Amino acid sequence: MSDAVSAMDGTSITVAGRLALAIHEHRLPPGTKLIEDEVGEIFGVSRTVVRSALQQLAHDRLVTMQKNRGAHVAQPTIREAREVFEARSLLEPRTARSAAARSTPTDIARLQAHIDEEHLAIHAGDSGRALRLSGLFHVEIARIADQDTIAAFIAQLVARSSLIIALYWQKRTALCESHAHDALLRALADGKAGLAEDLMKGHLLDLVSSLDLRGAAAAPTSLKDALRP
Amino acid sequence: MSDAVSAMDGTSITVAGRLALAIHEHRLPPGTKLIEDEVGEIFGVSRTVVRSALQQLAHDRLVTMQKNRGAHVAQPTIREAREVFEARSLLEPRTARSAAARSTPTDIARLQAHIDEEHLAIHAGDSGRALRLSGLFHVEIARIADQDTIAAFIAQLVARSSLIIALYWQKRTALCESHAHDALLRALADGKAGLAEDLMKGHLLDLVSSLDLRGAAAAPTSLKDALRP
DNA sequence: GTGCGCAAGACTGTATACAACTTTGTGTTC
DNA sequence: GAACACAAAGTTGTATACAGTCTTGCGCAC
Repeated sequence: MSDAVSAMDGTSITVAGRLALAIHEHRLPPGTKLIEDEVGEIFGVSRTVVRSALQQLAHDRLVTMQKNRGAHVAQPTIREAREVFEARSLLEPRTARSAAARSTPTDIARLQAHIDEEHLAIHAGDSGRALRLSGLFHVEIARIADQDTIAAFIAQLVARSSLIIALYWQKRTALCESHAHDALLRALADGKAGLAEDLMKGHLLDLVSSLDLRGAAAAPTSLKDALRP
Repeated sequence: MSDAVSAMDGTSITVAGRLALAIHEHRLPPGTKLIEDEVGEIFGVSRTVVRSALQQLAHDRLVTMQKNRGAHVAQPTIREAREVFEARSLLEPRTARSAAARSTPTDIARLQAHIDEEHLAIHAGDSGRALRLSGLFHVEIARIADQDTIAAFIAQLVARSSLIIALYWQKRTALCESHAHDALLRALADGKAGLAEDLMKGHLLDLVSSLDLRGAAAAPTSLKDALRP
């Protein structure tokens, strides 16, 4: 346990981290207005710090800021959703391949522990935590590939994916996709680079196809489009 | 001409843009200390705005900020340099492929105009501007591919590449690589997706091999490593 | 009753003020 | 003369204050 975020002083990184965590775990739904005074009071810091945190999140596209109109938890459009997964499909499969070629027993053990935690969270019914761990798994793979720059991109894309899932997930595919993670771990452990790449590619395709990205959807249509028919 | 950045009021986006431009054009060398009061006075804004701008740039890795020790123009390490070009090699070739498949005559005309400007800047001896335009070319291709998310990543990577070039470029390859851009444009215009992908891959490889990324280099070694032998 | 205009409230954008930290220069002691 | 301690200058971290903008609710005219 113990997120790197939890035990620090009131700096903006921490506030940003706490907010990001809440967004990632679907405790702050897309569209929620984030009032600076309010957030500041919750965390016991001034608006200065909150503002800095919100700007960081806006830079990661987890929050949108409009001049004089405040900050809201982002509502990725369908187009943006497609773009996010397009970017992931360019970055992650080949990164998984590199990871398979470089992974050490220590890496594999840590990944295994990570997967165990995922299962635990799922069985405990903590779907928010499960979702977040499931995303972190992808970042971990980039770390194993020893590519911090790519890992940072993937971390951002994973966070945005969490918002996309909140908006466009269709429940029918309730079976959590942790099987895919198990298979990936095995491919990494065995050093099967090509297989790891293919598995990751397939995993991402599965993810996209579990979303409803046909235009008619219900969620982010900002009031103007929502009230037509 | 007329950068989108130039004519605006004193918001932090503008300050960040102006600073980024200066970094991109090698007018602010890596390692330069950016004192908040000083920058604020130059742009006629308060430290609040400057701070916000610096944080944005830090998020893009153009600037490093250490607690209580201020902001400096970043000095990418050799490792980071490799990572940046690794990320580019994952994103750009396949994005060039998409662009070739989608490009319209309007796109091609705009790209051609862009390249003409590049040549102009080179012949005018304005190497800073030439460098920046040359980077923007890569972003434009992602825009033609209609992938704003990927374009944003590439924009960041291109900006960081500018710092990397400032640190590790070996002058001997003085011939500016605008031939590569010409060839790419032709591939896009002809809709030759596979060729565009290959050309981009080769172009990036050429770029990397024009750098001196052997560990012994002179530049970013922060004093501690610099004073060993 | 409907529509317009205006005023109050709420929130954001920016500047300024103060506290805390880091660095640098000076003086004292051994 | 060298090393340490301390003081002063400079810079950042955070809070607060004020100005500007958007929203909303009320009242007045038609």
